[in-house]
Amino acid sequence: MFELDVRSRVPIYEQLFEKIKELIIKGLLKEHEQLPSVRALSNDLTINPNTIQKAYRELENQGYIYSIPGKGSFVAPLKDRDINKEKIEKILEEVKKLMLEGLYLGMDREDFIKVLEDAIKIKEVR
Amino acid sequence: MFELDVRSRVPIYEQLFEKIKELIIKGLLKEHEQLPSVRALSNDLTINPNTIQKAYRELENQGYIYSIPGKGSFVAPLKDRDINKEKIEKILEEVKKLMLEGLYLGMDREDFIKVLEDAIKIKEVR
DNA sequence: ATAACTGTACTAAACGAAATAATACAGATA
DNA sequence: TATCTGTATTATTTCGTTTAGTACAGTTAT
Repeated sequence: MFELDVRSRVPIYEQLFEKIKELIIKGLLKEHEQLPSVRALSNDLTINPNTIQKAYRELENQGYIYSIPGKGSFVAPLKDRDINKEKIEKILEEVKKLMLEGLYLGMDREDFIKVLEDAIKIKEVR
Repeated sequence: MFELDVRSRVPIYEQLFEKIKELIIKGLLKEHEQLPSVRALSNDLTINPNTIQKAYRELENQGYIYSIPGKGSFVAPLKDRDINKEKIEKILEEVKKLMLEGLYLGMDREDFIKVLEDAIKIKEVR
């Protein structure tokens, strides 16, 4: 279900966090849809349960999923999520930094417009 | 000269690498301009010389600076730099991911257009 | 020439985050 | 009742980061 690089500099739990977050953002995981259990995913990925749980805990902390002991973990509805200015500010800052680097490397306005349209299109679909 | 967070999850040498790269990209450090020496920066930042050197080595590996033993380290001219497709692909991918996340959090097309214009403006100035 | 600067290299040790391993407890479910 | 679920805790291992200490060679100014 997920492709993780255990040799990466990026911690496994963080890779998993990002992958799941991405699926939720892209709408490939619907609201209230159940995620694989900690142990099931641990078996699938051959990764320690604690590591899986750490990713899930982080997803829950940031409002992407909710967990019910005894039942499972589920995708949180959007309205429950912590949408704050700081998060958006961070995204804007990061995008700007990447754009500067891209422009520096020879990319132009149109290149970024294209990606933007692309992202918008992906969002529309879901 | 630089503000680094020694408690950050991001390694110091990487923070330093990013800061200097940013100054070069923004044109605040001109071509062939001399960087602070490894030892001077080590004193300023109260950080081990080896850590500074690691950042400089990485900057040199990626073509942002060049070093002359006995003389110092200098900003590399743009044409000498390693501008490859992979780097641009990575930027595009990362920007797209951030845009998707932003759109998901309620941002819209115009928000990103603004950042783009902003980045272009910064580039023009240099 | 000499002192003080530059980059670079190397080894050893300390530190800390990440990951694993092994249990355990409580709630839900078939 | 057996088996699933999330959650918690402790100990241990592993590995990248950082520090410390030392050294060598080239450059520069006094």
